[in-house]
Amino acid sequence: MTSVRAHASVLHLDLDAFFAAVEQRDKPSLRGKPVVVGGTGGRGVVSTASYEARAFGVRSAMSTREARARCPHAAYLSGRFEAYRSASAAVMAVLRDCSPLVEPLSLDEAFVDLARADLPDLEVATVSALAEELRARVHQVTGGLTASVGVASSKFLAKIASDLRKPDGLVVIEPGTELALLRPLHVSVIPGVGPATVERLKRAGVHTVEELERVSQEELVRLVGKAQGQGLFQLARAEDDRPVVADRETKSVSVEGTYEHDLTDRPQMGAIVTRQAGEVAKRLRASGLSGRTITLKVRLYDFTTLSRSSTLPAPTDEPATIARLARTLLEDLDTSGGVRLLGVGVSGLADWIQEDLFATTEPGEDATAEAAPEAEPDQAGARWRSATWAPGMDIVHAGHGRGWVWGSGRGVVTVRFETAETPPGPVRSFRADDPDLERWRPPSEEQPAEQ
DNA sequence: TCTGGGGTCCTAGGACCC
DNA sequence: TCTGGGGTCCTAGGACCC
Repeated sequence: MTSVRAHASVLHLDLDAFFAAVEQRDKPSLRGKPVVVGGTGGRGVVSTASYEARAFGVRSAMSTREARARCPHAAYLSGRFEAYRSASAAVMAVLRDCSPLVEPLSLDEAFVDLARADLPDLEVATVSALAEELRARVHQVTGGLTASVGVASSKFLAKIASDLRKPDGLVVIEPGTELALLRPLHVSVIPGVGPATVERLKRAGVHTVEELERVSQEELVRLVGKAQGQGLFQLARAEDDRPVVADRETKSVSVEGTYEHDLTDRPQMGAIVTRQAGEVAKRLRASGLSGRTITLKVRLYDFTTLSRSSTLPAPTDEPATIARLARTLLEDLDTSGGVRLLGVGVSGLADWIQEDLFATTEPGEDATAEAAPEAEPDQAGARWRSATWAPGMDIVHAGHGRGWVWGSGRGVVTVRFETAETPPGPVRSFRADDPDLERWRPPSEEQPAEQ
């Protein structure tokens, strides 16, 4: 049985019209005027509209074409992400100064667990004062940006609360009053309930949370699927015990682009995919990541969106490997008629990085092979180095020492050799059924060594 | 000339394994 | 003589979020 906390100890902070507000801060002539940040080309969409632009009906995700029709005199800007990242970092630092448990959701949004803050108690008056102080500090460190804050007994309600008095507002939901507040609201206030779900619920006669609460769990699962149905059943009752989680791990890295005119030239598409693969690889390396699954995304002229993926036996961050695979996936697609979007992504990420495969080639082996060959299922002997050490890993033995199993699963076992006398050696990966690996099984009484 | 870019999570079917 | 059943991995697509 899930429930909520006894106190309003989850805080949600949302910066108001963030990108547009940063632009207005940095360019005083834009203050008080409609500002639209987003794609400025013929196929662009609005990322953020200032409140002045919203007054003309400009909204996020609207095509820039339509925004220009509604508000021709607005300033249309393509965005300066370095400035946004920097302002965001300052805000997150303020939040982390308040509690060690901060979960950023995006550049402009985060949850803070106030149960981990240094507070005498978690009474409404206490958390309200803290929230106002946070809002003031955010205003100060960002040079004048405003934030809306919600505080409640769960993530769900804190997020709803921060939306209630936008912009520049604070709402603290007193424990015990959650359902009364929730019941009259439209179901679309529930995070995860978008247009498709609203439509399905509408067909079932459900518009408000109160009406949602009257639907059985079985019926909800039938309407919207298992996971979402069970989730909605609980949220309709204000039941939500999801914890605030700091440092969520990246699951995928991708680069995509929509082109002003549909692409029809296959060599040109190949060149674009190659460049995108390079950008993905660069970002993987910058984060110390590598991944096994390469995905190509193609949006056709008619907006039909296709994806094709392929999974390697071992992770890579090699631009040539990612590019070759992505181009191969592209070859199998019919792109006659034109392509409006191309994208390359890598998922199935591991926190270890592929070394140059032949950098430590054994004597007698061919070290002149071209760099970054495509990974093969029998890639025993590939060298790996690890970005992080995870304790509790099995010890394995090898002829020249012992090591730890760094990663295993998906048919590949990764081993790092290390002895008492030598510094950590290279990390090697083997197929899980490699007989060489089998003879390195640890004696059962062996205890994990010190790091 | 409707409809971005970067993500997360879920579903469903098939392969494969025990 | 009609056909296990569960678990994991992979692929493709879709909903959703900011």
